[in-house]
Amino acid sequence: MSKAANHTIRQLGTQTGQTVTLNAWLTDKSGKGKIQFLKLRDGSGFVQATVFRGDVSEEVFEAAKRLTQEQAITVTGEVRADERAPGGVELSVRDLAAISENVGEYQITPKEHGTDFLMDHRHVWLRHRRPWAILRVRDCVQRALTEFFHQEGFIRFDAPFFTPNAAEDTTELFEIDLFGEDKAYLSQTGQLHAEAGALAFGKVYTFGPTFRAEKSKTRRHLLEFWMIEPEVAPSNHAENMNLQERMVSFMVRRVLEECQTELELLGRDTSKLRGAAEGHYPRITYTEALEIIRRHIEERDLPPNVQADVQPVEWGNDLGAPHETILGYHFDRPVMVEKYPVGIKAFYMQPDPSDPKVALCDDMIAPEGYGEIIGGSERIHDYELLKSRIEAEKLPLEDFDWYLDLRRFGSVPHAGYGMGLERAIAWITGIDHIREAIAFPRMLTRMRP
RNA sequence: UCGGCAGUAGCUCAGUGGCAGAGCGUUCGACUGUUAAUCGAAUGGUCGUAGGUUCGACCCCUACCUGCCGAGCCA
Repeated sequence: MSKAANHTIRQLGTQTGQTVTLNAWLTDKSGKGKIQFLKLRDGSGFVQATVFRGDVSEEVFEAAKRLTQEQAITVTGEVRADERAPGGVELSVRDLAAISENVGEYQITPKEHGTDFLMDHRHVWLRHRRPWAILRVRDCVQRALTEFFHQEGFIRFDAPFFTPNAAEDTTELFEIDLFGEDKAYLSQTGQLHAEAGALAFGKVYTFGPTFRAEKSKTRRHLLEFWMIEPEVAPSNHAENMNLQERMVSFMVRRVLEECQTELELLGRDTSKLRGAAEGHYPRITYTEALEIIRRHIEERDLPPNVQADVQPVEWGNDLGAPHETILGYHFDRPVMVEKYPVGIKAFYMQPDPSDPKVALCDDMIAPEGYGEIIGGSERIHDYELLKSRIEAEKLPLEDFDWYLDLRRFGSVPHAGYGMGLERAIAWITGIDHIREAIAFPRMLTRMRP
């Protein structure tokens, strides 16, 4: 048995000439007579190890030949720079021992597989390069976000997952049976509780899973997804958009700095993220957006994945996915669309005093067809107005009495927004489906593993 | 929920109203620089399910199941 592992693959680039010991798994192997090429991973990275017959004992060479995919091993060797090796460094093995024997045949062979097959084996697919890269970006994004809000003076303020009511519409809530006595729902947003937090702490954000019972089968939807929702009091619509831009550009810059290896492995064209990293996001009104969309349709200047029969949007209707795609391609960085008609937005959004037909709200639409990643607004702070909006939506007043308390006592203009984490990650990593942006996606057609 | 497409070997797929196919994987052997190696050998099947048409169905018809893509809705 080799000595105890004392290194990780990620560090090896700076350790040429040294002899190191790693715990690792075999991802692939190709033998060529008296030389065995072992492809290793240890979670921190990937490296190739070479085993020459003659450099090692006959027992070690035979052990190397017998290794199978995903076997766990301890390996000792010298780190060498070698331009023939993927990654620039490789390990010349001196000693090696298996620390597991595999039972049965590993499913994910080094050949092509469809996504559905891979998702059925997600629990082991996670070990492979692509999920490795995407989920490391996810980690980077999450750290960047919490760091950003800490710097900005926010506290993390976690909202409950069980709620008695809907923030918007009950049809998209998962119902929970409370011992047959009562009903609760899985939260689709932490916003209402975050508002209570903002009036207590000034600047808060919630960050956790949310649940939407939408029967959506698209590349942009999950039943369970993570959302980060800042809420600030006092604040307003303009400050809210400023905060969104600072947050998103900070997040993108951080990923570009920390995750070069991961983005390169994914084949991401990082020049397309440059604008997002810089800031200066265009801000257009809903009405201006309709005009841009109309012009693109008239001139038949449509992105490749938008169908030719797409229709312009009439004022008062919401944008559809193809329209968001058109807008996303029109700009080289995220675009903020503000002041949607009141009628298509949530009851708690503040109408624009200078034009009460529209709300002081905005959606941020990501480039390249990734669609809406943020929705936010200034909230109604006037007690009577909020109460009348709740009544107009026929929502149960008793469920919102606590929420109205926030307007009865010390109410101030305040604002916030929510960003869908997986959509943001899908955009940054350039993957074509949101399901790969979370370790274990939950969708209409997928509850396991 | 609606529309389109698909389901054949472990995987990715081809296939024809008349014997079930390929590549890859896997196993064994050869090979001192492989990157999805190469060469030789071995290994592979409830053709999604049920019914129907037919002398004969993987193929045609009907229903259902499952998945994928898109729409709506949303983050």
